[in-house]
Amino acid sequence: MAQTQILSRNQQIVLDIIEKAKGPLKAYSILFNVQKKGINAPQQIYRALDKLIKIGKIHKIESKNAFVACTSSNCEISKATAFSICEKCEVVDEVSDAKLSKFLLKFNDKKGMKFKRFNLEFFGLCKRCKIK
Amino acid sequence: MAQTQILSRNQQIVLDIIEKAKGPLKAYSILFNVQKKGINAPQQIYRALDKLIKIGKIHKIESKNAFVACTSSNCEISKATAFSICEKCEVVDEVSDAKLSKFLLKFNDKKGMKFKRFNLEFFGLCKRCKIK
DNA sequence: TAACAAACTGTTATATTATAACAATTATAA
DNA sequence: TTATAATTGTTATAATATAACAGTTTGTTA
Repeated sequence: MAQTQILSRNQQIVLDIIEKAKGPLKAYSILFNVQKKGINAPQQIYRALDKLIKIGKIHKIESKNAFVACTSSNCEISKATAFSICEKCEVVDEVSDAKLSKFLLKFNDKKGMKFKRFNLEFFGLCKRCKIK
Repeated sequence: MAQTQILSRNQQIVLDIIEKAKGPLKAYSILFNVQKKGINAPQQIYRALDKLIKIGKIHKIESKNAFVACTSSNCEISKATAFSICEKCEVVDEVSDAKLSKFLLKFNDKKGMKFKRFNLEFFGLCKRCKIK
């Protein structure tokens, strides 16, 4: 059983904000939102983000330099992350597909590299934007 | 037949440097390397990079904010990019695998999103670093 | 070939994202 | 208890990227 990770104060504050958000949040936007709680410096945000990523509570959307809460219960250690990103409205969803993860985690490089982890970002138009 | 794209002076200079490099290059490292050629400002680099990405000559490694030359002849328009990244020596290779691209390009989201493009980054240890 | 549009250039300034370095405090474990 | 790891707070700065403006070159087409 995965034990519930005990987070420090700053880590919990940052996680709460990311979990409440409807989309990916940028580090400095998180910062502006927590200044009333006494967090004043980027370092404090980045340290919390680093930890939250490490324990799989959040993920970084690399193409956007933004952070989302993990919505896939089984990535305590995120070695297989995939996201869909709408190029129009910028909505981001975590893609959680067993077949996809399996396929990619067992994928073998021709160069003899052993993969431990992957991150996949799909781009396109979401259902809503496709119609418009 | 894909016509050979005619590049502007700055675009060619930037492409040459990236093609000669052994690994991913960062924008400012490119800048320092081309100052002797009269390119002085970040904008000039980023504009060239944008164009080169657009026409598929180079790719951005999102997790590293760095740029590599395309080594897969058939991504004039890069809608399917995959890379392997060694977490130790940081060597990056483009993964060119028809089965992989096919699988991912036809992958269907449960949310009804139409994917046009993806970028995949694998992390692990390369052959050399695995041994050590 | 004139004349218009598109793409590119150069430049200055500034915005955005992220880390370094140092000192103090709190939590964990031996 | 003591020491060690993790976290905090803080100031400063590094690294990455874009905005905005003005001029030039290239390509298109009338």
